[in-house]
Amino acid sequence: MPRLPDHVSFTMIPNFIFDEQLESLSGGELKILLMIYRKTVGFDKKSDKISYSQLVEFTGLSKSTISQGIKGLVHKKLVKIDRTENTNRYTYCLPDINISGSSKIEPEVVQKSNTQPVRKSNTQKKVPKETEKNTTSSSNLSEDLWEVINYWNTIFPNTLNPDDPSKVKDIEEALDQFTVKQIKQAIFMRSKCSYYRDNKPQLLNKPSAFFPYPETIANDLERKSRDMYDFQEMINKVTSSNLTTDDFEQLADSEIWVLKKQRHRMLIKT
DNA sequence: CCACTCCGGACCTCTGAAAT
DNA sequence: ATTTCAGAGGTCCGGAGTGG
Repeated sequence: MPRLPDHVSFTMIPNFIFDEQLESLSGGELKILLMIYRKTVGFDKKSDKISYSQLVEFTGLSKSTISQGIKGLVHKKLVKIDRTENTNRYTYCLPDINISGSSKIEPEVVQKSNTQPVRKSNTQKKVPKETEKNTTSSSNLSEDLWEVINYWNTIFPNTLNPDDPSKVKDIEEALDQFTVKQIKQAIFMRSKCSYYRDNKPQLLNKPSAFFPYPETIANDLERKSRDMYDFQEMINKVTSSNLTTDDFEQLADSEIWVLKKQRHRMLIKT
C-alpha cells in the first residue's frame, strides 16, 4: 500500500468523513473538524480543549462562522462538546460499524449540562475544582492524570501505581504548575539525559523523586541530549548549515526536534 | 431572484485575576 | 470586599459573494 514518506507527519482521518460526510459539510465545518482531529487524534488524545481564539487563528474563519460551524458539527454528530470547563473540550465522534460493514452515526450523547435550560446565573457554570481534584480511586482519575501516569509507565514500565493516593496527589500538584505536555516532555528528557544515568541512577525511575518537586520537573524539562533542539534552535541550525527541516524529526507530542540518525552521523564525521 | 455560506461588528453572560 | 478588565463562549443582524 502506498504510504507517506517517513519524514512526513500526518493525522489519521477516518474514511467515513470523506465517503459520507464531505458532501454535507460546509467549508467552515470541514476546517473546524480537521482542526479538532489535528488537536485530538494528531496528539493521540480522545478530546482536547480548544478556545475560540485558537480556532479563529488556525482556520482563518470568523468567530460567528466558528460558532455556526461547531453547531453544525454537533448537529451532524461528528463532534461532542464538553462545556463543563471554561474552555470547550471537543471530542471527535466515530460511527458505529456493524457486521455488514455499513456505518451509522451514533446518537449524540447529550451531556447533563447541555440538557438544562440556560439560565442567567449558570450559562457557563464551572465544575468546582474540589470535585475534580479529590480523586483517590484509580477508577475516577481525570484524563490528564491518566495521560501522565500512562506515559510515565510507558517510559519507566510499572513503576507508578495509579492506586497509590499519595502518588496521585503528587501528580495533581504537578499538574497545577505544569501542563500535561510539559510533564510528558520532562519525563522523556529525564529518561534520555545522561545526568541521571551517570550521577543519580537510583532516582531515575522513582516517581517520588520527580512529581513532588517542581524545580526537578523544570530542570528535567530543560535537559536535552546533544542531538535534540527546540524549534528556534532547529531553525538556527537549518539557516546556519546545509541542513533542511526534513533532516529533523519532531518527537511525538513535544516541541523537541531530533536530528535524524543518518544525518547526525554525517555531521559528526565532517 | 433566491438560497446558502461566510464575514464583521455589536452585544451579552460568565469566570478569574489583578487592582483598589 | 468590591471593582475593573481580559478572555472565553455565544447570539443576532445586515451585507457581500456565489451558484443555480
